[in-house]
Amino acid sequence: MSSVKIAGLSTATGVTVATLKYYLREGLLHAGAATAVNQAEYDESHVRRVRLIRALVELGRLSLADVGAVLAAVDDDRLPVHDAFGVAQDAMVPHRPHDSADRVGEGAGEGEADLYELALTEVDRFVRRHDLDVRPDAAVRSMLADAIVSLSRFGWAPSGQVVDASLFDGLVPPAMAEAEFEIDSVPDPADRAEQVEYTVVGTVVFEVANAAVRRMALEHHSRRRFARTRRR
Amino acid sequence: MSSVKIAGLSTATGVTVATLKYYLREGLLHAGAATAVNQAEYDESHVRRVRLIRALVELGRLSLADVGAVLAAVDDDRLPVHDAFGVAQDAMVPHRPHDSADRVGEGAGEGEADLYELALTEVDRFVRRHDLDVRPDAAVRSMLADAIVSLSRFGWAPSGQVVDASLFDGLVPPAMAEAEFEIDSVPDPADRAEQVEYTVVGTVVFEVANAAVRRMALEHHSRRRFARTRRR
DNA sequence: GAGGAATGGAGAGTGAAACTCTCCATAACG
DNA sequence: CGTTATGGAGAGTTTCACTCTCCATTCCTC
Repeated sequence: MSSVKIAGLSTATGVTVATLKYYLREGLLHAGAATAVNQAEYDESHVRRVRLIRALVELGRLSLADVGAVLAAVDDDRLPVHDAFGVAQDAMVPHRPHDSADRVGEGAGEGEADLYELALTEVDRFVRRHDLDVRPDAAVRSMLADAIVSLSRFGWAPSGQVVDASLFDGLVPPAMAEAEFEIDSVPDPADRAEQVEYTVVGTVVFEVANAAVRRMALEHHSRRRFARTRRR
Repeated sequence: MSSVKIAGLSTATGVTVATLKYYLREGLLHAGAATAVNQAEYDESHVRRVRLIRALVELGRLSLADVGAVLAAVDDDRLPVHDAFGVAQDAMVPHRPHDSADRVGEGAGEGEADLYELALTEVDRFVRRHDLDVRPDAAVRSMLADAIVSLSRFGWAPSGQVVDASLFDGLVPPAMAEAEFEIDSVPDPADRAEQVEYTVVGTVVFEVANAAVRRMALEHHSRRRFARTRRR
């Protein structure tokens, strides 16, 4: 019943008409139901879609190209929910080139092996140790590997070595609990696209929430340790 | 002892000379010790700085402007460690305009109150409930509020309402434990700048690691719930 | 000690990304 | 029946993070 024209869609989503037209052109947003050569009606599905795009862009900081990839997975009806989720997840991992010519020389030293490769095997071991059901080619592995590489470079591990992934062991139980909660929140009788959308939004939003809470805790403990003059 | 010219700094960090010059111009990297009108020597401090910049940019996806703000806090010797950390934290929060003219009309309905404001008070309550020592004006509050707004818009709460922040209660204990660990990892006798650097790097890197582990757990549970054909 | 390579410094140019603007022929609304 | 809105498409804009080009030194090697 709630079908509006583009101006209505604009006010309903807070996105300008010009931008909506742009999304339409880019294929991120499906066309409305045409009622004339220059007239179309947009409905609830368009509002949902625009919100999904904005959540991905603003909260998840995805590029529109990546959003497009996520949406493609959401929209591909041949993909079962879990696989669509996997594809979407991969698209949501920030991609950075891994120049394996990344040999770092401390002082005059040279010839440090490829940190990234080491980190990847470290991730491998981590996944196996926790018996996680994660695809061997899942993009999220490289994400963890990147973190390990950065940490290693900053001296959290003996020079030339890679940080032991067991450093992250403590993250697993809460992550599992939370993931279970999130997945269980997905409405059951909903249609496929809606299920995928839910998990995708959940990934992004809970990630931000999680990060925010972590930072609050960090500030809390930072004060406890560093504040010379305790306030309050 | 290990002082090199710009080419050496380039190979030591994997960043091109052109980019290093650019960072120099932008004031992100302090000048080397001049030995002649067109000659300067770079040392360990420059390598560390470049790595910090790259970690913030690549892993933390900060803009160079934000990196500059973080570095300014790191470098401001008048700021005690904890305050520098606070400033750096604020600079690291992705900033998005909160158009309070964000009234959303479901169908023909109108006049939904400002979700963001509601979310902020929800965050307030959350912080108080957990007795977190977080500045009233800390940018991280808006981060959590944004997540709440997004979640609310996607129907995780009764329409027109805001998600209850108690949804995130479960995140606090693990976050506190992890934050404590992170803060305790900061080298004690180190100089101020190094301490701040450590916490800043830790924030970014552990955030990514955390997100990666969460996503792995999500994939794990997603398969358990949605996979029609279980593999392996 | 001659000549090619590297350096600091600074301005101009580049390419991607995400809009935003301008037209225009039609349609709707009052 | 005139103003306003619409779909469609091309062109223009802004921001960002480099990258390139010069140039007057200085270094480094043969």
